[in-house]
Amino acid sequence: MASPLSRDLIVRTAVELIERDGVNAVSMRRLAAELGTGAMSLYNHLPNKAALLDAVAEYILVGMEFAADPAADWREAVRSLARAFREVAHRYPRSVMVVVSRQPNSTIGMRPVELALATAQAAGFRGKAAVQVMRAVVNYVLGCLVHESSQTEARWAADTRPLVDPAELEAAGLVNVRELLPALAEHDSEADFEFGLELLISALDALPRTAADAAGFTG
Amino acid sequence: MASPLSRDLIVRTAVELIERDGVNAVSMRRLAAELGTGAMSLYNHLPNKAALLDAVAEYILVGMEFAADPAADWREAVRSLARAFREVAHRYPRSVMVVVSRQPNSTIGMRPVELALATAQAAGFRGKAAVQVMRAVVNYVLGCLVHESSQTEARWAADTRPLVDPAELEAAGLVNVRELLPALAEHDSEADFEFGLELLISALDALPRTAADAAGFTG
DNA sequence: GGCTCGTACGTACACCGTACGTATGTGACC
DNA sequence: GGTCACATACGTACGGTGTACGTACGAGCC
Repeated sequence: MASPLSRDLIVRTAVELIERDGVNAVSMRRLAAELGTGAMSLYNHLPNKAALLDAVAEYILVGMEFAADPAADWREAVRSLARAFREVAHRYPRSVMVVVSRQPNSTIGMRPVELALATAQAAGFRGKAAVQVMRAVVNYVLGCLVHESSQTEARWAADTRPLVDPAELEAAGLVNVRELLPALAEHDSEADFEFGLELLISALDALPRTAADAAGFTG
Repeated sequence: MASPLSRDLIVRTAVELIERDGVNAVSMRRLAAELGTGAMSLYNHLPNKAALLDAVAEYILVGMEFAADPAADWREAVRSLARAFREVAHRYPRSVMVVVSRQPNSTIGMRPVELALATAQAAGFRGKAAVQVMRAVVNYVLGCLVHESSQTEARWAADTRPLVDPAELEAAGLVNVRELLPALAEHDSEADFEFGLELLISALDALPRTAADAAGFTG
């Protein structure tokens, strides 16, 4: 064998394969062929396919790059964290659903959680409030990524954009959809993402704290 | 055949099967066996398995029950709408990911969009702003549902709760995770959901309008 | 009767995950 | 050097998958 077939190599190749041909194209045989080996050789490094996908999810999660400055304003930290999630999701667009659809069992996968909690505490939230704040932001970001992923995958499989017929909408009584169809059609995921994020940040800003010791809290 | 095997019956049975044994347990053979027929008979009513899953998604989407009072405060309408999403997700917990992971191609699937847009307009947002507001809330709700679904599925497959070792967290430098472990452990999905929802509503409330004609807008 | 047509059944194929048996190379100890 | 144990790779095989295709049967119509 040219390369000695390690767990890491297998996982990286799996990610490549997912990004190239989609999740459904990943099979042990196909992946092994990609690596120039037999399907069963993979099982020396991974117990089963589920473990492979778990490993893919972990690999991607670990690939997150946080540029958060701990000294910075917590609002900026929230933005930075949320964008880091989104950035990695854009780096591996077709693997997003793999990550999302399996809960992180590994300790290493908790690093984002750690940073998010640290930020929530920096914002002045303690205990259960910190957890709730984190979950609110994370759930929002998660929703955005799933939404974007769904669109991306659609574009990949897109024979044509269906783009419903206005007359049909009228008939179905969907007047608001029809009226706002141009606004619905132009998808600026970036702007949408930032809009909701700022919404949440401003709401958090206005929230009362148990202790007014939020870093950068000025009024 | 006892029952004449219609598309609707097939789809309903598929939903039952997903809820009972999970998405992975759904195969054309298994589903056909459930219906007391052969696998290939299903193809008289559905072109392929993807279409079946699309139909399942649509079936569930259509099953949403909106109790929104158009005359009510728009904030209450947002709550009602968001809860309707969550309620249907709880009614079909194991089918959530099926719905989420395929974009709605059908006109009928746009009914929630229609109501959400109507609510956004009732809140005083027009045009692109209305769409962005809707997307922000929808994405948040979506994230919550995916999160909850992930946990639900985990509980189904749960041999044991892994529940990481505090010492291990310490070693990995995840001090915040360790400190907030009790708060992280007690999952009150309901409370978390409502918390984030109120966060968004309050932020929307504080947002400037292009026209101050929001229904129930008093401040 | 015969014709068409929609529905159901059965077989067949290529592919899937993976259990299991086997080969091959490598380092440890005598 | 001999001969172990062991890790890694390969091959075969089994049961299951989606579905293409051929066949059969019944209802409606001439």
